[in-house]
Amino acid sequence: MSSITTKTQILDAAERRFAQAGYDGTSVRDITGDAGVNVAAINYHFGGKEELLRGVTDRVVSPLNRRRFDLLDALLAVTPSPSVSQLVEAFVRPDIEALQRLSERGPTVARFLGRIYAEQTAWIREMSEMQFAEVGRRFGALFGQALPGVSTDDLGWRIDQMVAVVVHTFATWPEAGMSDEEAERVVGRLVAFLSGGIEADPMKGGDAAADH
Amino acid sequence: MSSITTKTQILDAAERRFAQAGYDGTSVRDITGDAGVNVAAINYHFGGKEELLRGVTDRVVSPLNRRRFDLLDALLAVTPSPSVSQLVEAFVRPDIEALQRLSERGPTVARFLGRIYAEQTAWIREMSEMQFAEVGRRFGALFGQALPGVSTDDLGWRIDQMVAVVVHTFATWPEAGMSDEEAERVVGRLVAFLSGGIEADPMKGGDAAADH
DNA sequence: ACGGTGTCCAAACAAGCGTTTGAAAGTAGC
DNA sequence: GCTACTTTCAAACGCTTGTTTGGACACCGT
Repeated sequence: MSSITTKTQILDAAERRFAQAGYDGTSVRDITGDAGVNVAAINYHFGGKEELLRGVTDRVVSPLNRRRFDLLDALLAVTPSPSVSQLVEAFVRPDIEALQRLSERGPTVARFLGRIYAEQTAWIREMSEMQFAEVGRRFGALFGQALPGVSTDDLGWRIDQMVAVVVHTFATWPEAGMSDEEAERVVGRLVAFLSGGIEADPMKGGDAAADH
Repeated sequence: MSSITTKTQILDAAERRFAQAGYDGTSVRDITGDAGVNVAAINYHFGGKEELLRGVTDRVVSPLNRRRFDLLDALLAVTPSPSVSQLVEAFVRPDIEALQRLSERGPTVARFLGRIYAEQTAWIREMSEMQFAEVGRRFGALFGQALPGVSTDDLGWRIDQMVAVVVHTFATWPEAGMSDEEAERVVGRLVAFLSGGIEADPMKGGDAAADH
């Protein structure tokens, strides 16, 4: 068997298993068993289980981020000062679209992403934060521009919650693929909910807290 | 050593370890080592690692839920039809208050809750969903009453996101305890963001999605 | 003083983990 | 057809996991 197909077979099996059971919940023997290769193959081709996770993550996240930046650039070319809901949509849509385009692999990828970003182990967190750093920076700046009334602190916190909601959406993605209409409804729901939360009046919560 | 102190010492150590490293990331030897007891003590007193997690969860969640219902009843006695932000606050505040009242144990409890509710393992999910079922039902009904313009489907989805945000808040709770003012600011932030999201116009996202 | 009961503990258990080994099989280039 | 290199494989390695074992110790009611 040529090395290249062995490698991608391992990546495929690992992606599926990690999506289903997480990193700790998946053994290298689970993966090599599914892939139909020898246990040693993971260490030979990737160097270890940890590097395998990095490999799977890269393969999943890189095209997503590339697409996200493309859509953001396209949006900025049309409107130099996008609205909050436009920004939220530019943030959310690439992922949903990519998941749809992947058709039957989509649910797996979604759950994998949900797993990875929800992971708490130190080195995994560092990895996903590194993957997200540039995206966060660019969107943060644009949100700040669209919402001069919200402090930088509050805004950073809200963007953090936005990511958490998207991650949660991925983690609970239905196993069966969804139609384009369903996917569109998910985008709509996310945009409505997140826009409402992000551009909310910070004083509203402050008041509610004060009259306690 | 009397059985009761051994048991609570195990519970304390387990709570701390589970909060730091999660269920899978913690070994029974980590726990018994911290607690200064024999490895077999966990199986003797609880029956196993799994039952120990149930024990810790019960000890943490039960008083929280009791308090939540109390506050909700008190609110309903004053206003039979509470506003969205009042409901959100009644949902969020008991947790934050409890964490404050626990002082130095608070951060541990917060992270523990964040861990448990973010856990994906089947039986752990079932456990936490069971703990949350009644709370979700009561608040769901009241939110529906406050928001006749939002469909039951959309509303259920939004409440699900609210829980995700609160869980994320717990999971990223600072290690050091916070002052009452800081805690109050967290409540304010959560209420503002979540109220904005929950009472947002569902059409807003629908439009943004449509004109793509 | 005695059996009975609850608790504790060192040791061992079987099973699973990620990784390493050394040789066999396959694949190129010459 | 030989050499050099890559890839595959069964087997074993060392280690950690959760759990069990059987005896020791302490305390209690009689």
